[in-house]
Amino acid sequence: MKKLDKDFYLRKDVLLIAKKLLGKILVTKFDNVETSGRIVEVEAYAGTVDKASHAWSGKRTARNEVMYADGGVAYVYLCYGIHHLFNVVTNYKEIPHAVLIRGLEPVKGIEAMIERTGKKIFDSTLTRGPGNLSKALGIFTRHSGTSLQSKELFIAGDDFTFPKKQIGASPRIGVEYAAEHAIWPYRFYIKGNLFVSGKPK
DNA sequence: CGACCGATCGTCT
DNA sequence: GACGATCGGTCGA
Repeated sequence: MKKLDKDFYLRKDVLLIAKKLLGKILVTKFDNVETSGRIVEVEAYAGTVDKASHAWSGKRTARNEVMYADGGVAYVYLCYGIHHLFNVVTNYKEIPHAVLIRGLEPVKGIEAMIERTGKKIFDSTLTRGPGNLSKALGIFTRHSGTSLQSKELFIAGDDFTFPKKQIGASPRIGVEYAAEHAIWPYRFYIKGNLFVSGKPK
């Protein structure tokens, strides 16, 4: 297992990066507790030209400023006052692209995840959905801006990859407000995987 | 099943 | 002062 280097994120094609993130392993190591999961669902957000993106039309605020950094850092924000959503910033400085991680298949530290989430048993809801997986891995808004080359929070790859034909594409979830951009097929997921959000098909 | 609804708060208008 | 890139519970068919 090898940490993805900075060049992985420093590329211009956010859709390509989103698809390549499927099968990679998101790792957190906070207070010496390691938790990790294999990525099975992602969504790409294409910056200033994407109405569903926080950076639509070049919008720039204290909250989304980190999206304008060089790729390879975390962008975490609070949604509905409850959920901390974890994104990977991609592309070069001033190009605010990001990939939202929406589903993980747990790999390591399941006990810790159960403790963090307060769940009684291990089932697919533990790391299914962006709010749930952040809670399970202990990711909060204070981690926004953290480099993914750090020891506490990073993404790694091993020799495993999902076969191409197992990857599905669909519109993104919960972005109806984005009008004509809401139908863009920028969501990628592993077909039939239990840790993919939404209804099974 | 599907539809609906309340929780909860930082962020932007 | 309004509103989410959500979740899980409840209610009715």
